[in-house]
Amino acid sequence: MKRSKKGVGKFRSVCPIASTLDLVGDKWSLLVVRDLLRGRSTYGELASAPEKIPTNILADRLRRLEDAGLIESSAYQERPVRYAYKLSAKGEALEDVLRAFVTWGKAHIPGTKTYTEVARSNERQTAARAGSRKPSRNPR
Amino acid sequence: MKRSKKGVGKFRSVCPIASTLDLVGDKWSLLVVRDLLRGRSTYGELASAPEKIPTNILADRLRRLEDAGLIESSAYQERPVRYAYKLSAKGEALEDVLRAFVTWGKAHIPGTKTYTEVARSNERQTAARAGSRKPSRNPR
DNA sequence: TACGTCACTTGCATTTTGCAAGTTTCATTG
DNA sequence: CAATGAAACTTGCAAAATGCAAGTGACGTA
Repeated sequence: MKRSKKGVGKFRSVCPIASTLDLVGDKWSLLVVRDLLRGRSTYGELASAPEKIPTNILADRLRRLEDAGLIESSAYQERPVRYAYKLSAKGEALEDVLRAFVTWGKAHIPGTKTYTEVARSNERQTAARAGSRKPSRNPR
Repeated sequence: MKRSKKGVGKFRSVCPIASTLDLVGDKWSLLVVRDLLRGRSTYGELASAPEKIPTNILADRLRRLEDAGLIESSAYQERPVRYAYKLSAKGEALEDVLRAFVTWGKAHIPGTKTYTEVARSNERQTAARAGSRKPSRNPR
């Protein structure tokens, strides 16, 4: 599996902001990181996010993020081989950046809701419709 | 001056991260914001950043950021009319996001230096070469 | 043997970037 | 007053990135 070495040392400037953007400054990378932070790990799980990332882009981003050392992949089963992706320490550290995005987005873009809020409101909806039968174990 | 109304309400999802990325999730927007935070304000000043943003992209980003309400432009002189750009409160609030980028970049991308660090080292260089004459008032 | 699934890959069409050169509006210089 | 220069963009076009749909390979299951 040829994982190209290209991209080493091609930052636009020494500015940490510009350089970080060179790694994850596109429309999709940080969303992949977001989902990995939320515990998603397989290709299918990542592909099923509400934003509907095109599968070829997802494959490309996983490759780039791995090349950049932000994520690691490992086979979670043989026969057939299936890979699981997880953040490296470096990648996990992006949580602070994501948190800043959440704060700004919630404060300045009306209608945005965090993952947790959406989950909570779905719960209420479901509870209302179902008349709150079944304590609903193992919610996902 | 036709400032298109397109783009209103076309966010990929209700996620604040995804939505924020829809506004500023590209390679250049946040660098423009960075420079405005640093007090740059004219087209020329913005264009002369070390990353060398193409001028058509700069014009486009200024338009988009203004449409999104992140910056405001005003003529700073007539004859000839010249515009100055500044961040709105909404735009200034992105400082927290930028700070998170700086922290992450400095910690994980070797060789990156903040604006202030670069200035300091230039100062030392200059001081060394000049034998430290002139106390250098008004540092920027 | 015939599906179905997961994890990708491939082939384009469309959109976005990027580079270089051109334009407009003045102010200044000779 | 003609020539030059600068600031702030615009335009044209090539190159790269993105997006969509369909295809592929390796299984497991019916």
